Amino acid sequence: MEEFAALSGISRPTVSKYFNDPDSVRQSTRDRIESALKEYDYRPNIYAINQNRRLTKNIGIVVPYLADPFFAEIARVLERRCIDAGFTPTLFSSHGEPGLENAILDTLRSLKPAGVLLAPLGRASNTKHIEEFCRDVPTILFDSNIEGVGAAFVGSDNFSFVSQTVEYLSRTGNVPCFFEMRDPANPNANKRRHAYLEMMRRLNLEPHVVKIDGTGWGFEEIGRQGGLKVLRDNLLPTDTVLCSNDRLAIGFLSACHELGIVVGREEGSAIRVASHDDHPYSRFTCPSLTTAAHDYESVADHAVETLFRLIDAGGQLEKREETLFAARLIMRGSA
Amino acid sequence: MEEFAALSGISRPTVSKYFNDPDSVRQSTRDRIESALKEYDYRPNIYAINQNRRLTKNIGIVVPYLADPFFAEIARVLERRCIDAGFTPTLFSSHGEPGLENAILDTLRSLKPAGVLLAPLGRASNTKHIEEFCRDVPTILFDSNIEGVGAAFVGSDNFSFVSQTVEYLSRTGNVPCFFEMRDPANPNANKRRHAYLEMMRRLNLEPHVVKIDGTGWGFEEIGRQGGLKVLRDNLLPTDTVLCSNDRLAIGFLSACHELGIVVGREEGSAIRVASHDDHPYSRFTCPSLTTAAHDYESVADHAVETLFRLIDAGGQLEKREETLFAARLIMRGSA
DNA sequence: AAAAATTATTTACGCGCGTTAAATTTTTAT
DNA sequence: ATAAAAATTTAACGCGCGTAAATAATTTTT
Repeated sequence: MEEFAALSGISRPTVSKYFNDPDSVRQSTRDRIESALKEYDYRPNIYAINQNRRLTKNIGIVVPYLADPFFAEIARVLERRCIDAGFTPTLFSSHGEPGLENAILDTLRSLKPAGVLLAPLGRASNTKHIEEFCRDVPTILFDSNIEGVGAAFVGSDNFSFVSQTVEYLSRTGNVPCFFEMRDPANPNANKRRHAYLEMMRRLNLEPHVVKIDGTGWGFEEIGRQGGLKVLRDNLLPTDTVLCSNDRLAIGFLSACHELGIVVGREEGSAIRVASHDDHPYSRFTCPSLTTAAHDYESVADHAVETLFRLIDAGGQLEKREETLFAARLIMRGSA
Repeated sequence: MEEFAALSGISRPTVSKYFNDPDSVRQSTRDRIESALKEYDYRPNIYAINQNRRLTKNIGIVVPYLADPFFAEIARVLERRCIDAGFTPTLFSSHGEPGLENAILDTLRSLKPAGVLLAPLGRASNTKHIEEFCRDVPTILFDSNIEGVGAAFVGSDNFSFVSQTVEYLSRTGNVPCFFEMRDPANPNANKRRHAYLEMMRRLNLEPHVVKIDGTGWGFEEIGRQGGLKVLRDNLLPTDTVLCSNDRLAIGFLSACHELGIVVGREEGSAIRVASHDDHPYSRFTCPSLTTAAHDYESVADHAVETLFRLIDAGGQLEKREETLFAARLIMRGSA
């Protein structure tokens, strides 16, 4: 910057001021800097800037597992919003590992971000570590809540998801059983099971939870193996299956197809399958998947908007906010 | 660090040395530092470290579109390898936009990475910008090659993909037509079409290329719409469809299902569908997708290994290397 | 044209660390 | 015990920039 300032005939502090806010210098000096910029194409080192500014333009985005298209998609939207607002987002994936999640938060401290959008691993998370982090860095949690941690939580209302699918399935046909992993890696699974049980109670129906084995984040394969097992062994209590999430459902549908079991709500179908998330691929399954959709846009918009508000307010909101968006039932071929 | 050094009773340069390499200090001082570390939990600022070290431990990973599970998966493996080798990877997605790709490379310069793993957008890329970047930063290209740019290229051999699927399809049934986007966003599409044409020439078969409309990275939807159109209008020259990539095929399969067209190689099937990539979801389609698989592991391993070699060699290889890994044909239900 | 207000420059320090050279201490070898 | 080797400390500089205070130059106001 020293060199560049000399070349453009302007002092370094003024150049520094220009890069901080081009409108903060006189038009004539701005022109001189910008013409020099064209000639020598200098650009300041963003990480050196961050080391010194009290308020950086960095934003950290952390998701539990980026190879899951659901998180990839929401991360994509969040990144876009941040870029459009003039921030520099940095994306991290915990890869399903609590140790990595901790390491990422430590790295984020070094980044001195203006704020962080964090989707925790959930039960696997080191809650204390996250709590400490949130005390020091303005953080919005999304997707998965940790009670009392972070300045705000933005997510989807699991009860809204499950209540709509349960209501729809039981109204238009047989009573659904709930299909899930015995020991789920993703954060919202427990809430969805509870919502299912509660909803069945309200409707005065007998609940059936089908738990399948498997660990890790390969939900499709787990759903497929679990599906093959329960279908072969005839373990399904009803002919209507409500999967905890779309990725399990994708695997379950492939199991049905492999066994020649026709899925759908039409005449001649043997089984109905529905699920939750509106995964990017759920409309391309065969048959396409009836599901309850996240309000992706609203969650992303509100998370980012809340973060910006938090940053403007100096890192503290009046009180912790929790915003839940309702799901939207999407009726497709599978149920 | 000053404070922490005082607290641990060790001088700051020695503490600095310790964090650079714990084995470079005497065992007794190491013990003192580590016990102080437990008490005061200090950790150095990685971005400040990078500003000063001539060789940082940072690695940049850039992919064209992270919401594509193919790239999400390969990025996941690359990140893991880097972390395991003691590096700090930072992941970027160009989101399909050349402007963003350029901006990411500019940001990466600030990061002073030891090396970069870059999967360019392909034809949409600003080749000159990438070329300049590669002159300054040790870079390995992967997935999509740019002739002569970067220290090395590691990817899959498109001809190997297409030759195996074409050979298999024409040997076991009817001659395949090639199904692709008229104006594809992803980098390897052209090479695959050329490979198809070349392979058909060698086998002395008449080639048929079916081009469908659509822009952007929503390949499944494009494949579905294109599939609906060609199937309804009876535009398919043969009953065997070879899709340029799995995401198009996923959409095409959903179109077949919607129109009640049975896909498969068995008696009673109306059409066979095959594709390329072995997309993470290709085994969960209905029927599961016959495809040619990337050697993900080898590509990732070799890319990372080449990068480490490049870094060790001081940023220059003797000459530019190009490594192509062969595909593996995976026969499943769809063809 | 003079006074007031605005904008730039100069100078100097700070961020959180790496790195070097010379001086000193500690350890190892003889 | 003594010399040699190894590790540590001290002191000082550098990275690429932000920031603050005092001063100087420019522009605007009257």
